[in-house]
Amino acid sequence: MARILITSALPYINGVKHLGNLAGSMLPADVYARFQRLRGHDVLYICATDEHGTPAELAAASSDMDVRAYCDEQHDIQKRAGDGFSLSYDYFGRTSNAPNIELTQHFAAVLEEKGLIEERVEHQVFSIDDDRFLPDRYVEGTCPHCGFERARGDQCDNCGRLLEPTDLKEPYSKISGSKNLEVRETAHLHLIQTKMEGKIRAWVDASTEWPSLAKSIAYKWLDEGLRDRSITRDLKWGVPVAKDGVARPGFETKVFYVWFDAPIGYIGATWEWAEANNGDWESWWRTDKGADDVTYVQFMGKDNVAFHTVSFPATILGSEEPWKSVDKLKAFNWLTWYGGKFSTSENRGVFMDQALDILPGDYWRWYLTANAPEGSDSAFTWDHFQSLINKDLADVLGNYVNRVLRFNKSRFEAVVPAGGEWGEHEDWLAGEMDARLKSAAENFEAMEFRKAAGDVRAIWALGNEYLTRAEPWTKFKTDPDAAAIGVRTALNFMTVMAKIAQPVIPNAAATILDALGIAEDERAWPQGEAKTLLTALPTGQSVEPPEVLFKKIEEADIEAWSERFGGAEG
RNA sequence: GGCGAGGUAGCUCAGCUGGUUAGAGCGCACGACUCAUAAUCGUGAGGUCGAGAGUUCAAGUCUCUCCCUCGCCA
Repeated sequence: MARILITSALPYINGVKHLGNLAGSMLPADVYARFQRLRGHDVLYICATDEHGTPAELAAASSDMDVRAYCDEQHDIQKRAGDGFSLSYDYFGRTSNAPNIELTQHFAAVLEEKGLIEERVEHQVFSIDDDRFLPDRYVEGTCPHCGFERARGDQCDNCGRLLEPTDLKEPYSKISGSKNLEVRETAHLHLIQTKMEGKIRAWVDASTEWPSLAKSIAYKWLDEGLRDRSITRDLKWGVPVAKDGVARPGFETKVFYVWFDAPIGYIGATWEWAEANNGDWESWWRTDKGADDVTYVQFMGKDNVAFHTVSFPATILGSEEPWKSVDKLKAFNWLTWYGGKFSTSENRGVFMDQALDILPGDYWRWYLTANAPEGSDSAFTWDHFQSLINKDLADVLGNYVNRVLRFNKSRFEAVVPAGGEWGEHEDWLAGEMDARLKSAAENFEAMEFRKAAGDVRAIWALGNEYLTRAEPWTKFKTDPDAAAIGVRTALNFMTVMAKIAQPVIPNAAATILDALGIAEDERAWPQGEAKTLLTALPTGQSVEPPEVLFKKIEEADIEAWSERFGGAEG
């Protein structure tokens, strides 16, 4: 039994995430976590909301709420959305909670001891009327490049260029609108990443289990040269720049920048998990305390790769403490909305809460896994969604379950029938099943989710093929025993179909396994002799058809949803 | 403008270190079956693998040039 630590990129606290975010980190991490649990491994799946930074403060302000209260509310909303999609986090923590604050301050102290953090004086915009500095998005003004009048302090939304707050012309405070601003000098802590370059490159070189997307991004950053970066901001909301509860002199009104504390949140959330479950977080994160046998797997969108392959490692490796660093890293491209971006303001795309409003989580889980943006960006379209759901879930899987159980109910009184002999059709099924099961397991293991879903679907299809060969409905007329072996094998195979479906569509799979009377502790990934697997159900066991597993998506649904969320015309 | 990822059947995509008639699912056509959510099973038609040139006995698969799409950054 292996120990596998899994983290998903942390969703930012600012609002419910859209399907692209789900598809690119939380969902595949969950599918992988579920698969590895079914294989009998000791899995710890950790996620958290990333709560610091100016977007959270500004969103809170515009909702007229205290930041903490805003984050409390948003955290609950995201937790519920995750529950709706059956995301099986062992813990869904918060970067604003105590463990992460302590860890962030710890890392800062250690890095400073190692000479990797320095105080440097910067020029920042200060608002006299607001009596505070205006970092990042707290100041807006005219873009010096394109003349856009409402460029933000960190970036111009019009031309896309990155800016420094002091670059803006005609700057004004986002808080009060005051133009009574001046540039003042203030000290900030800087992480000296330039000193870490060689160490990080060596670590990347040694990381053999990263896909090419991750490696190429990491090397791109290293080749361009790392920059020393400011890791503090003039804000109230964030991890205080303090040590042992005492603020660093001159930093009383400053906090660590979200960029620095967010990835530490993986560790912080594990600590939260430990506190809530009487667990030992250090055995997952400290190689001197038991984590040396842990395999750490990270899931993220491609925009996050640099932070996970360079920035966060700078913190981890720079500390020279025995922290666990990532072993396998799975990066996703974008799920697009008809080839373009998801956009709240332009009514393009479905957000997690809206998706659940329309259909249960399993429908989305299947689509987003079978159509995962792995090799390249992949486009969501309603037609494609309808096609996958109706064909794969309703017709191939759902109809199989229904046809077998209903036939069994009408001919064999809804119990697993006895009688009949194992024969050539059953041999055929066993052989096909073996080959496909092996392939499916390999693809899940390799985190090739599209291929894994293809294997799962192919195994479902095997059931229907088998029935065509065994044709119990014909045999029943002349030889009920010959029909019985067909139905019995079909029922046994249904247990396999459902077990392998568990990582992707856990709820529907549970419904099937419940109907078949499979105990909770007998639902592991199918392993062993095919014939044994196909003869496991005790004859006489009651098996009742469940409610329709998957409702088909009608044309009228597609029209209504296209209208509501945008579609081809967008 | 630089960098990155791509351009493979109508659609969505597979095709590792170059090697027999380029694959899958959907869609389409035809056939079979009737237990089932008008579901299922089988067969088939469809591609000069973005364009051009080169390397090689042999190239979606390597090299160069060009065109187009998406993203990141100037």
